[in-house]
Amino acid sequence: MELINGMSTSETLRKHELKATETRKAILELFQVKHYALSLNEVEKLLDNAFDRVTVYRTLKSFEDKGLLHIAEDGSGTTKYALCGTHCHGEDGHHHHHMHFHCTSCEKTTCLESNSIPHLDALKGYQVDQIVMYLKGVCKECLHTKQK
Amino acid sequence: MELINGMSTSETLRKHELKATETRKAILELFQVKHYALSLNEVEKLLDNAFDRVTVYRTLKSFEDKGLLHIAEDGSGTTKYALCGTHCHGEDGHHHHHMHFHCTSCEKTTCLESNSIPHLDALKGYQVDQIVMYLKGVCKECLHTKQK
DNA sequence: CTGTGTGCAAAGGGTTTGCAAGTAC
DNA sequence: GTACTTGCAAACCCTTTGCACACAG
Repeated sequence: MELINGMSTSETLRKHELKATETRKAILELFQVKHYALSLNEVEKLLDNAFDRVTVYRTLKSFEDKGLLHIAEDGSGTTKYALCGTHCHGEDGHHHHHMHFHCTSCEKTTCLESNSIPHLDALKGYQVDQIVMYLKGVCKECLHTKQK
Repeated sequence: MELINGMSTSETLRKHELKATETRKAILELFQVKHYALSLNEVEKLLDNAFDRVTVYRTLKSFEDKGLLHIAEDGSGTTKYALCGTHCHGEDGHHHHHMHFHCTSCEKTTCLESNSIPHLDALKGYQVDQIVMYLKGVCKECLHTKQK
């Protein structure tokens, strides 16, 4: 696979305390090109099975540990990861209090940039450490293609 | 196992188009006693392995099909079920647009009665069919026991 | 009696770990 | 050179299906 932005991915990796190996550069680049969440299986296939499944698995784990990726739950049963963006950094540090949208038509899961998960009265008395929210439905693109 | 409320569970089952077998009565009663979400494994153990794992599995599935239970996701990786309550019926019929709270201390997952999942501007243009939301943190009970 | 529920066996899928060889720095 | 990364093998856990027998209505 051609590395369009090799230098940049290497730098990004080192910034996150990760050695710049071929596997990691390829996987990071894949996430930078695709703008939706990917599962272990999808990453494997999109890279033409060039890397061992376990290696990809551990790469995703370490990317998550270092704050490069976050888990995007969508109810599909398999763990999906998405690139951390600007919406992953708030006043209270690195977090993932944003929503994910799973399109039941194209089956892609994307981050919703809005960080407007509200404070709710029902939670008085609870200590809330993490918020996970996702929605299922049909995304804008699929709605448009259907209508035409 | 003693059936405290035998008649009632049988009636409940029949109302939901389910034959009143011993397995089903025991499982339904278990959910009525426990007020938090239970996984397949937990149900099995709480019933002293009196029933086959697959039977419990299929019972939970059929309970879900008939609107007696709903899935309460909490990020634990295993599917948990919770009794459907009044908050599962809205203007638009039977749904589960409420939140679940997973306590990282006692590890119990409970339904939050509030059905106040808000409408969000970020979703203009999307067709939203289902909303899943859960929170992780420490529940009221665990916070109190810790402080004392 | 008849359709449904149950138990046993086994497969399927995703996830996770151990260990030896290879690699970044 | 050293600590980290990779690949292979295999285990692990949860979920799901097939089939024959048992049971509720």
